[in-house]
Amino acid sequence: MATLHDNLAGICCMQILKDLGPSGKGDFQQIFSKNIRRIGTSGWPLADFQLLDYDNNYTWAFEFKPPGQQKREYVTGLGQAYTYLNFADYSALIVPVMSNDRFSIADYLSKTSKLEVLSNSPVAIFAYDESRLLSGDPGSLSLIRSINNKRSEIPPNKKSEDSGGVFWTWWRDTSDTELYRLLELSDIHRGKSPDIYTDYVWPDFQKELANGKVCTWEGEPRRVNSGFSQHKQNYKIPLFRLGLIEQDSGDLTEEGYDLLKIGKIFKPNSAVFLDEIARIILTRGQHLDLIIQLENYQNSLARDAEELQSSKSFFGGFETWLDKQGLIPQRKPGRVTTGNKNSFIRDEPKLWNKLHLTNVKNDQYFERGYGIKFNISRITSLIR
DNA sequence: TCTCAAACGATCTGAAAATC
DNA sequence: GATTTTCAGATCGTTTGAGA
Repeated sequence: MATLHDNLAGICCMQILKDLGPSGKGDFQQIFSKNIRRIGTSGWPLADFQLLDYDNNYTWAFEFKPPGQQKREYVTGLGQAYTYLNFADYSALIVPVMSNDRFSIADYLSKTSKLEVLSNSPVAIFAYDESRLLSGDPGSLSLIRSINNKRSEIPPNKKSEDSGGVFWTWWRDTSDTELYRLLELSDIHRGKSPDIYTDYVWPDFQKELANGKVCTWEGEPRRVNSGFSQHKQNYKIPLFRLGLIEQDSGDLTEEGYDLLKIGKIFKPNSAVFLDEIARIILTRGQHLDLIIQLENYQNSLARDAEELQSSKSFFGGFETWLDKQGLIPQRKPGRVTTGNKNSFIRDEPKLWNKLHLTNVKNDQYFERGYGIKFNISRITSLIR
């Protein structure tokens, strides 16, 4: 059975960041600086992960293909990598050395991309050996086609938010029933205007919020008296980061409609609906990647480590860990971090708790001397 | 001025410690 | 032993910075 740590795309991302980092060998350097970090992805086409070179302001979008597929799957991947050039400055494809019929697919794709008509395209190709990758062999990933020239054109759809944002789906308070209601409203108002979220969905939802008609995770009416414009954003961000609505129009996507359907059939507070939310957050929302990092972090600590003595130092230490590996964006200059949650991680543990992804003792997910105990069997069954 | 993505600031809760 | 106090941890409403 697959384990959490079989997240090969995440492992590749780590290897690339490590190689490009201050202590890396720089085999994957090409035109990039060492000041490079992982950032978030959203919209369509959707890359598996994305890096940002802060010194050059280059974005670099990656398509990862798992092992054991037919040749055509990998050929498709090369096409996907090309489409990423619409929003990212550079892109890359990561494929296994061989397809399932023992054909040297990586070599074939590399040769294809070096054809004269394609030779200047800013697309890199990496090849990996699955078993060596899983065993943590640093030489398991190799760059077989590199980006040698700077691209002069700015991608037509280069997004401003690419200059920041965590790689996992950002989340605030949105509860299961609130998520359902937002999906329902997006369906009701589908296509009514170019931005139905602003024109219909949010105004309706805000009214319900003000009248105490929407509930928190605990089923209590939510009390919001001001700051509606900020809440407008905080409710919207997870919806489009998870690909449930279109960021621009607010219309439901196919995935959003599928989730709504499950909520309609089984009820918004049902286990089935909750499981589906959890699955989407883990996979599309890339919280699985984050949980794996958290596991790596807490496993690296000694039982009596300072970081394991309080939840505050635990999450502070986790942020330092992510930062060291380039897995979180640069902190915004000028912002102080004196709040009681001085970390990029704020509501994520609560969210995992509500989705029953953690094993909770006495209502507490943080366990002194250990960290967070995840419900691994539930997570593996959700991601199938 | 609006949007996105935080950071700030405060309350609530329950268990442990202190006090009676 | 019972009651009160304290405080860490969990929760979430509010405000802010940066960029378009």
